[in-house]
Amino acid sequence: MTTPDTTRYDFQAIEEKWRTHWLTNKSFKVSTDPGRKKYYLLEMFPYPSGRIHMGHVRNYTIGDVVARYQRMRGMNVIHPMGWDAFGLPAENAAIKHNTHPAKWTFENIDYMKGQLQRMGLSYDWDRELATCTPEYYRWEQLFFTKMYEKGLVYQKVTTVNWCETCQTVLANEQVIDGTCWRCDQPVMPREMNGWFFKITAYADELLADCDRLTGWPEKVLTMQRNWIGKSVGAEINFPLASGAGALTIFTTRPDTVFGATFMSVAPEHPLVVELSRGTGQEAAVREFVERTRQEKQRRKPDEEVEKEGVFTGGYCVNPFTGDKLPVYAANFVLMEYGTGAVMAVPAHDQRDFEFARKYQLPITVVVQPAGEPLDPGTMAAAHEGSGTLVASGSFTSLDSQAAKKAITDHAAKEGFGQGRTTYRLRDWGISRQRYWGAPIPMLYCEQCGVQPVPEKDLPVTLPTDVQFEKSGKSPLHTLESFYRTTCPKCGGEARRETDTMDTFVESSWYFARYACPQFTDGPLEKQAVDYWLPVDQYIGGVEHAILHLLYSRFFTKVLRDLGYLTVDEPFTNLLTQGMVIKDGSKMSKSKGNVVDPNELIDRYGADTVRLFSLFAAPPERDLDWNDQGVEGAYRFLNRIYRFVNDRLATLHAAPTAIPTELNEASRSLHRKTHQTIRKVSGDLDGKFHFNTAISAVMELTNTLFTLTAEETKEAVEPAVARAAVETILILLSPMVPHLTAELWQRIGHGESLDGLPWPAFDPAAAKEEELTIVVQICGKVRSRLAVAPDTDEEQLRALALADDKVQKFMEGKPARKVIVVPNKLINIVV
RNA sequence: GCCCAGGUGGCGGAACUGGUAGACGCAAGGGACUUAAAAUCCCUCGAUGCUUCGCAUUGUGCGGGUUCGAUUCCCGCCCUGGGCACCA
Repeated sequence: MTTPDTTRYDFQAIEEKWRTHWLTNKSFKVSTDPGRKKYYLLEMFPYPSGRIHMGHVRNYTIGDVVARYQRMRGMNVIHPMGWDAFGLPAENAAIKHNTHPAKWTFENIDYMKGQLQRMGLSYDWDRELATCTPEYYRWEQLFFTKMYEKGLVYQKVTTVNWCETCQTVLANEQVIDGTCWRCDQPVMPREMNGWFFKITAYADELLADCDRLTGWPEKVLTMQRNWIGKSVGAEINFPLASGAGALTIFTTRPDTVFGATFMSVAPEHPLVVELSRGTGQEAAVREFVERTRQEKQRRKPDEEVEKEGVFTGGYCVNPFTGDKLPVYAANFVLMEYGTGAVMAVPAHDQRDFEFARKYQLPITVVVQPAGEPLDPGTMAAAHEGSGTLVASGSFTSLDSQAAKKAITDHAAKEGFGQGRTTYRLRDWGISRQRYWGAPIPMLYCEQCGVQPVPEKDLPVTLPTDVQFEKSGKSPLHTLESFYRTTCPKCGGEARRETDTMDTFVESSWYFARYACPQFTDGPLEKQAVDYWLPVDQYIGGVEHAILHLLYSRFFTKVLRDLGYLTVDEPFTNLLTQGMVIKDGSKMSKSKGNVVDPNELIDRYGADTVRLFSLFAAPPERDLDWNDQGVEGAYRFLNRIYRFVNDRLATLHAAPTAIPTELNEASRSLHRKTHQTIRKVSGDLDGKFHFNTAISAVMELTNTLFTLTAEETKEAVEPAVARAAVETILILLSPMVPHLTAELWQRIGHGESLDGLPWPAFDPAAAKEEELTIVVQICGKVRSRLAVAPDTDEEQLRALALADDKVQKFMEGKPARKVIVVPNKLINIVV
């Protein structure tokens, strides 16, 4: 594997030389420079799990090409890298191997940093940060207390998602199909006290600004819009038939209120028990509530459940009609959404329709679509569309759109309702019952209640002298030296919060800290963040479509409102790259199809690995890893190496100026050179078509080989050959940085390839001398003509009609119509 | 069920705003070099047919349509991947 092979280039020596060169010269260090145009390129930072995997290789290679390309385009490129260093795996590893999470984490960072450097990635390492250091999380704690002051952080006891395996709570976004995003184990509901970020306060803005994110994939925006789930409607109070109080419902269809024939409430609804009292339904209701609660726990994530309910024994009154409506507890009504109660309009809601049929409840049509009148007795399904109102009192004959507003206004005027918008989005629960995270900077005083830790006392440092339990229970909960403290207000005894923050909090603002990672006077240095933000291009996996990307958008808006940032959105353009798969499925240890980047780099070098991961598939698609394909990429680089290295003297001696008079072979190569610059520039400029860009360079290389082969009759002008070689090196340099830098130097350049500007192409040189025009007869290709570019239509028509093959296929029939597309084709219809 | 992507040779993938389908690479086959192998270089490579050095027919998931011309646009369907799924 590592045996010296004289027929292959020595990538090991070359890559080490340039890696060292870039690191010792800090070639990619940047600073704030208002005189220059900035470009912020960011890839999602990794969790230091131990080693780099192929997904990282792909992600960071793509990013590096863009960074290097933009640098060559003259931009002041910030390209930082750091570590998402808090998280459960560190804690679990620590428990298992009897070490400390910090030790484990920093060792992993060390190793992985070495791996990234081996790949030749052009980071400004001076901006490196690790989120588990107090220098980082102290600012996060400051944000927390500032948000608390603004009412954007609050505490509540609620039903949360508990992961038994991870021994902690998860936010809604972190529950995927009913299972934990991290360990795939089922999540259980549990009543708990916890801290919440009021992301719902930004729901409207987060939704509205989706329209401004034109540089994001539509797919991701759709997912975010769905997740936020805005519904505009009304809240209406239905007074209880007996006793005081009312049942408040939320509906998006106030226009159907006259068609309500019963009410449905969630089994957990606080009024359920009260309604049944003294009606003889108590036992039935109790039994139903208990049974649905248990079923809910047992239920599989995507299981379809039959609609079921029980009459509570109570009634309420429709404020519009005065009708007495029975109240049912129903298993499909969610306590967490809206008000936990709905008015049931079976004629116009499919769920209510099914429920009504099952329990023989009346169906009243109040929205009539154009055409056949609806018959409640024979309807097969609810009519959920719009129409004209019928049997709706004074609102009859309005169309449903107008009726929505009229009915809502009426309810508001009469004082039993109002317009309301609800969201599917829930507040972000950030309390984690584990150790390896940023401590929540709050404390509890018997006298003064809940208190934020004052700014002067920050950071609340995570203690390191801790013992871990096998159970995974956080040692902080029982560490007296940590939780015992004094109240900043009264000086009395107080207890610290022992939960830590969700690690998604750290990744919600790291991109801003990169602008000023060493700044100590505050979290963000105004001048630096104002210059560098927003991120111009963000690159990462689509699995964060909601999670990290939504949280980051929220945090950006919060930090803006706290006065730290001036931007509304963190990431202007987003590229979501596909997975790296092997043999048709995701790489996994159990499948035994894992490819280790280290082995690949040992065997072929970083340049080859980079080249193949760019060449094998377009970035947003899944990449099927193929060992033979890697060989192909390696062969290509060897071909270039050999060509240049075998002709060093000639290339060295070649003049740089292209002579004005060139023979055919030289013109041909010169033309191909400029066509390639045109093609590659087009493919890289905001498009990320790395695979076709590489193809184009391969074509140029093939042309160069063919035209300079010994047996050719015409010698290529040395200046032209040299220009072709240099073009190949320059165009390839963002993708294959080590080898191109080396060869550039060997052909006699003093200055480094890194600082070189991207080449411009000469349109005149790129222009073809001769074009092939296809001649079709009735749409079928029958002949080809070689003509000069821009030959006019008349001439093309004449040439085509005079062509031997064309004459043959026309069989003497007259041309009915001749379509001429200049520089492309001629189609003759007979 | 609903909403997005996507379906092109043996494989990964090209094809600009409708204009030569299959660039580039991989695999395969044949040849050159070599004592031999590796490496390298050259040639062939969608399918079918024929009177086989060339030509014809056919071909981009399936069925229609628009057009002089459709992988590309429109309608209907099938399959694969992803997301959402009682959200009132």
